[in-house]
Amino acid sequence: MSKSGEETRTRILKACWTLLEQGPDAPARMSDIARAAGVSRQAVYLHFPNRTELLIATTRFIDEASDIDERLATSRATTGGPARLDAYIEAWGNYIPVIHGVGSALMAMAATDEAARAAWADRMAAMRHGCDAAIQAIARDRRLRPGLDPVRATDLVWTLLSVRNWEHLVSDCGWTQDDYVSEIKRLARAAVVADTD
Amino acid sequence: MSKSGEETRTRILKACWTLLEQGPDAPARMSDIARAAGVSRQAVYLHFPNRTELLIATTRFIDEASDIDERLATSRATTGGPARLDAYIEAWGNYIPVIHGVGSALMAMAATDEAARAAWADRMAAMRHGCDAAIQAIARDRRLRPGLDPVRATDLVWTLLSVRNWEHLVSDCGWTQDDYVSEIKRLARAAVVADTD
DNA sequence: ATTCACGCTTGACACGGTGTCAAGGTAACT
DNA sequence: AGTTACCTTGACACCGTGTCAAGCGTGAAT
Repeated sequence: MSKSGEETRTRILKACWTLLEQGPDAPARMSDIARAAGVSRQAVYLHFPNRTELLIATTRFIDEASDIDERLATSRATTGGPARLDAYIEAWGNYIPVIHGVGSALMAMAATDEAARAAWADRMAAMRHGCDAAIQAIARDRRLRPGLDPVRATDLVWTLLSVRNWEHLVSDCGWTQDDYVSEIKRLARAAVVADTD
Repeated sequence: MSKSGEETRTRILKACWTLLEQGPDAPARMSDIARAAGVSRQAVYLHFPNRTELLIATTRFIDEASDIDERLATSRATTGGPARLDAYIEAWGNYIPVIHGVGSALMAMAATDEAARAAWADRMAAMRHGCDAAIQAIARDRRLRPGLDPVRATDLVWTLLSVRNWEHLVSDCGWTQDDYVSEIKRLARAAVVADTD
């Protein structure tokens, strides 16, 4: 792909990103995305085989543009189980608003499209690994709530940190991002960390 | 509507219900529903103006068939804030699997269809009232976690009890229904009830 | 200067799913 | 026999996705 080809590709990705960030009010059909990128509808299909792959490519584009790895590195570096859980919630919880637009679109496609389902499941599995690492750290510190299976603890934190819950609290209930993060931290601690604080 | 007309209508509603209960594998297009009901596709449109209205009617049909009011009456009758919260979680949490099929379909439509969005929002608002009543009862007992705004407490319980969370824990994580109910009870208590147990 | 390849545009089309329309059939009631 | 209510059949429009073929402009190689 030549320089101009690469340029067009990123213009499409940016257009897709900004369009999906507008929320569900702004339609993001292939023609809308093409128009927003200042390109013909067919040009989009020259770069991406279908809508699902465009959305998946957009998530990768956002990942790179937002330095998700760096964000998560902080939480990995944190020592001490409960503190590490906090750090992970902060890192992921503050990333949700960034990928929320594409995430919603991808989840909507997942209902009918196998590739979209797989792509989103993959991302969520990666997120789950982060939860699991935090739970392991807590277990090593012997701070896991007595009688709580580590797998189940991971399930719980994973669920609390879901994009849907963020949507529910921030979009539907009108919470601020900061309120969301701090309340989820508290809730996650209450869910999996032993009482003796 | 004559007797035979009413019969056909309920046959369509039952077909829609059972088809949606199969999950996302079984497609539930208008033609599928018609076939399952042993009726022509157009007959469906003679009873329901569009797919959204059919889904909404199906939720009402399920409500009546499942005596949701009776289920919730038990929780309303329970005295003592925390116990009432438990009872509500049990009532609603055990109702989720029943309406889950239609609920999913309706949520999927909500992405594009205003009427579907409104209908689902309405149901969720009703569910929220139940959460709020439990929180009020807890507040009356002076068992609300110190410093916790009652509205925010309702937001939290409402979020915990979302259909999406049920899906996540039961379908994705493989929890049993009983595990789901008891763990959510514990989590809700940890979220909003004062520690002094 | 001509040729060639590349990236893009234009305009057409197929397909699947929703919703609409018109005409006709059938059983029951009168 | 005639009317009415309910249903069927088959056609069609619309919208969004994805495909196809032909053509255009530009820059680089020869």
